[in-house]
Amino acid sequence: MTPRAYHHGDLRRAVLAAAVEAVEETGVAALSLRDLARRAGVSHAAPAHHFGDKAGLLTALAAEGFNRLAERLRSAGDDLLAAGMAYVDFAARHRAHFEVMFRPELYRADDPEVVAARTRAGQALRARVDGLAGGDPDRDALAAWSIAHGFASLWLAGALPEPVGPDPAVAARPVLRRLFE
Amino acid sequence: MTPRAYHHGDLRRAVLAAAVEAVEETGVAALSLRDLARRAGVSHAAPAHHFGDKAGLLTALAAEGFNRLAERLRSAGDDLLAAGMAYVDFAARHRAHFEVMFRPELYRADDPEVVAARTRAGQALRARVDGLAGGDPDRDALAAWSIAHGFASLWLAGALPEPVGPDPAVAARPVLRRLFE
DNA sequence: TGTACATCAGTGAACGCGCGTTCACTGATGTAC
DNA sequence: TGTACATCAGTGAACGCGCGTTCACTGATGTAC
Repeated sequence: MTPRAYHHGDLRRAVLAAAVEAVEETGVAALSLRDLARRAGVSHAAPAHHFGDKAGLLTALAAEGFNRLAERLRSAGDDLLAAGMAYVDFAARHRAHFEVMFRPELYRADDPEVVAARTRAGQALRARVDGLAGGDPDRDALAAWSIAHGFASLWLAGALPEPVGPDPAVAARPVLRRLFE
Repeated sequence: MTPRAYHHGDLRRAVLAAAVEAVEETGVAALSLRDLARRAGVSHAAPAHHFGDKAGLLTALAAEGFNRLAERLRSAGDDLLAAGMAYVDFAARHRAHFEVMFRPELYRADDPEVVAARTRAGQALRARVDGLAGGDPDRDALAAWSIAHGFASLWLAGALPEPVGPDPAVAARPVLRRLFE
């Protein structure tokens, strides 16, 4: 192995990646900056030096999460059902991001980058609902968001009955259809 | 104030009440047995003496939560819409229980009392779905659970747009109706 | 191309703190006689 | 009704640990000349 450079070069990315790993292993409750430093192979004070404090780190993680979610929803096409499945798939594939994103008491939810990213994700959802015939778009968007979010949350919590299968997006399909048609 | 009795008399209840208070104030992540002891006015070692450890305490809290939820769903009557609103109302009124119930990694989810209580809540939901005409009861129950759970989670996370108003159960009504009819 | 210097990302030793756990103990309660 | 005793819920002092934070520092990098 090459010796560690004094200047890491991409400490930000390394710490964020370590945070994802740590949250997926032990949950956000057990997260400590010293542990992230150990995982990233830097001094214990480095994460705080870069992000300020734990909330600063989680703010960056939340913003990254909302941006990725917006991207996923956009690339799922115009179909609302596909967007719902993409939402569930995102939650399963990015458990750490998803968990942090919806615990705003852990980070600075009014951070401009977070607000912008969250707005982007909201618009992506909204664009798919506005195409539907009739109904109240506000109500429909909220219903679509709720059922996808609820299914994803229950799946992540291990609360669903066994027979739903290994792929939550596939399992979500008939459930989401119950709402979307 | 009367001096503290050496034998508390109802340490279990006092610690559980302190836990609800602490979780509502600072979240389950910041929960410590020493803090609960302080709130309950007992020695710092008393909670561990009674519950074994933090997971033991949260197991009791989760069981209590599922039992209360089952009770609420049952007393909401046969109407599925009313049950959905009762679910959202329960989450808002018992934030601490709700938060713990759906984080099974924090407690012993296979504890017999928890399993029994969770089953009771599941049956209460299921009984209201079976009355519906047509459809797949498994799918319908999952859809109903998902939309109510999702709405409640988003509301608790402060993720919903402002205009939904102060009472989440009332705000949930038109959203739930989107699914239920 | 070479030198001097400012900047600042990251270091590492030291600190005080709250935590969970241990363990010998105290004293309230219930039961046997 | 009174006494002796076993039980065990709860105590409190002590421990070691990992944490976040501080702060004087080191050395890589970029820029000016």
